[in-house]
Amino acid sequence: MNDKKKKPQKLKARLPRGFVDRNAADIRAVNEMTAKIREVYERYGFDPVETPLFEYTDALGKFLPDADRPNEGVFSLQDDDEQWMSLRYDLTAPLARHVAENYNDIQLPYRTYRAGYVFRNEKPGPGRFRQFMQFDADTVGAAGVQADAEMCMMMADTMEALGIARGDYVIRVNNRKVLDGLLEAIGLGGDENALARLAVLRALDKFDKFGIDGVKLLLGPGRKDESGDFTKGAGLSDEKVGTVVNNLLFSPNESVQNGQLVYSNQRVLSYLQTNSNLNANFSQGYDELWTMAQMFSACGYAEDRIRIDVSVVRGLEYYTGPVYEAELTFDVTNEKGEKVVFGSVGGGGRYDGLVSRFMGQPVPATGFSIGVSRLMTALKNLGKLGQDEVIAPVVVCVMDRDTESLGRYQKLTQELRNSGIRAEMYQGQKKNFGDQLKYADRRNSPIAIIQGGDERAANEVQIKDLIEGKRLSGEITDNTAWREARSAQYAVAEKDMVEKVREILAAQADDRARNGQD
RNA sequence: GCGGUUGUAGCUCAGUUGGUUAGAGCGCAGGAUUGUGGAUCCUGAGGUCGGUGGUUCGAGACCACCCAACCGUACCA
Repeated sequence: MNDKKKKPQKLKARLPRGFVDRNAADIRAVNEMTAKIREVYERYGFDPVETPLFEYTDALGKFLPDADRPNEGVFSLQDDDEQWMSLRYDLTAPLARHVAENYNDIQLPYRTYRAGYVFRNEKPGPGRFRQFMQFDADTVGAAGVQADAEMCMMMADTMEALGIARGDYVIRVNNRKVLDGLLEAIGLGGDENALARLAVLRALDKFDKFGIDGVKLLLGPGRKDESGDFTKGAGLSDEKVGTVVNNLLFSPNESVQNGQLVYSNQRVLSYLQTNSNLNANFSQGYDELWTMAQMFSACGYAEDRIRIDVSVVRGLEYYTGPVYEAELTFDVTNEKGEKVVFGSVGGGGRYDGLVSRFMGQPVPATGFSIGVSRLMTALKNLGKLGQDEVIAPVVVCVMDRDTESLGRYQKLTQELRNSGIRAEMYQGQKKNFGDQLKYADRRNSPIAIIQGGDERAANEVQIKDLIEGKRLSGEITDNTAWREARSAQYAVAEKDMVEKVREILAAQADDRARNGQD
């Protein structure tokens, strides 16, 4: 008993929660996606910029670490000079800092994009991590809503470039001034009601999750969830709850076209117009939405792509004007076979106050962010990723280990590589030839190259089609027969090796294409 | 943060009212087979039973506290 305890304790291999390792397939999928997104942004005339993972904490915004909980929300640490630094939690705040710091060298309007990991120190959940990738585009120094309209159209184009069919996504657009105006109208204007406004916006944001009844409860007295936990509501009177719900969630948004009820931006806008004399905020928000809608329709972006939708809330603090988000509209089945509504995969809006925090002058800006990691999960389930999987390398087996032979195997490998074929010489410790084939098999290698003494004497190589061989193995149960059959194996002259390998790879590719269609 | 559920081998899980040396399947390693992957057979390695303390002659099991994971909820700039 005591002897056991004296064993050295093994270090437990573990990852901090909320973080994940990414395998080859994930990385290739991300690369594929970011390449497609980048292409769209470039075409719109945006240029890349990169900022570091760390910023001084005060540059990031409201989360100044206090002595008690320095890492609330963000990961923070103190530099040698005791200044607080934090890992960035989005790509917008660092951009604002970058623009302010380089204001004299930057030509406004500054149209820029960047991709990168961001970090949030909060509880992870399914599909939510503490490190994830965003891909942003922003226009800094453009005050007009045409800049916002362009962002919406670029988001739509990006969705389609990623292979999401029209109708499987929608860009929804609202304006914070409309929301603020309405809240002002029910007596929630002014600084003293900031907390109440926040509670209302949060409640509205839960529409997707809890439906209309849940939102009503959250606007009013509060809501009890299935675990018995109680969430305090915004405490609005029934009448005010009705006003909010009717104007934002139940406002008319459909009209008849060719005998069918379809979503209509005009219908939304004309309803808003009836209230547009509510207050200055509201009517300005209405005007901006109207202008944007004109641009969408002028450019041919109809309601199947971009919708004016006053139920969009989006972000809670720094947005000042138009807000927009990209939403997937199809059902996704997750690994557990459950249907999941994916919802928002990206969004943004106008943040006129963010850069000017650093400056003595106003600097308007608008931009959006795509949640790459999240979108990748959805695209995987949609079968839009990993279609053309990378083929594993051809494995050149090592039969003899003398220096001269090793040189020959390496040369065969180089010949394949020089012809553009992925190839590797077996580098493992196993001396058994069988183990080398086992390695190639598990590596999903398509072909093994074999040259022992006999082949070398004849200037030949054996080329084994591992895919075909695997298929044939199903028909053989006797091991001796299986070994002697040397199935799917061809002896060719060394000089013809590359050509024969190409031929087999092409045949395998044809096979995959055929099976893929079934 | 709040509420619930669960912690036994790399993975999935058994383990009786508290009773001897904690098991199985899969996976992994070696061998049958040092020139042929699969199948089959043989052998083996691998455990702080989440942690600490307690009750008991005796705890994987019972009690207390702690930790972690999962689900819901809150927060999410």
